[in-house]
Amino acid sequence: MYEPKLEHPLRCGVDVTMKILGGKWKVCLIHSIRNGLRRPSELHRTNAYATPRVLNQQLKELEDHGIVRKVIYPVLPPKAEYFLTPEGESMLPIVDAMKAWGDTHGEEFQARLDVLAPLEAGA
Amino acid sequence: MYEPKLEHPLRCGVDVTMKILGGKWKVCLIHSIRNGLRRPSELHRTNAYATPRVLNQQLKELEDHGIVRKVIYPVLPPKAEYFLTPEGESMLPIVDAMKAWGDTHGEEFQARLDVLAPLEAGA
DNA sequence: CGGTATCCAAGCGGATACTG
DNA sequence: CAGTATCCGCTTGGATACCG
Repeated sequence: MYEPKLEHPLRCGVDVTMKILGGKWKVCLIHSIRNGLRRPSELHRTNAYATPRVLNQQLKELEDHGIVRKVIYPVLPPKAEYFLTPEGESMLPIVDAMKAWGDTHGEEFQARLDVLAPLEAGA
Repeated sequence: MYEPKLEHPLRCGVDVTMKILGGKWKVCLIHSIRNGLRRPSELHRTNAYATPRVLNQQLKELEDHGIVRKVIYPVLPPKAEYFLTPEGESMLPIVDAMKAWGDTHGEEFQARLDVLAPLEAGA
């Protein structure tokens, strides 16, 4: 049995938020849902770089964490939709701030990465 | 050579931000530095659940990404300090929003986790 | 005090194939 | 269309010991 020396309780508020948003696609998913993309196929189309399985996984976690609500319609062909819960909507300021920052600083950051990458490769 | 089928370009601004803040301790570190804790030993003391090595790692990445600046003083015993760059300071609204959200919703979220955990264990 | 090297466990996320 | 099962690699980050 593995017993970590360093437990990591959710003490600082930051940890709580990161625990929820930490997945690779979670902020993207919240952002997509907020923009009216509710069905799994739509979410997959806008996040085409992730496999359906992974998106489904992360949506499940968001659901478990109370951030999104899933509605399954018992029809054929199957249909499902995701909605933000009030909790989820209360996270939108964070998501918006993250998107705004990235949109503003993205190119500059990319340039910095381009400088860094060769250094690692050449080392 | 590993060649992923799904590349993950930094297209949506959100990805850029998560690339920078995605590490387990990065937001905590930025927050700590902003509160005037600059020396490695101080940062380690406030983030006692992480090993010095890991903190150092993440600080290095933050430095490479242009978020913090490191000043090494050539004295004995060794001394170093971290400061936020202007880029780093421009992220503070995000960090603050994350902290505020976690502080507000932390208990409720913890309660939700406590309900979830037994379900997994019992299954 | 600050930093590094080595080793390694675990979790996350991706590939693929399949069912209702 | 939506979801699940299985498999597996990579990355992350934690343990420990050691050097300047």
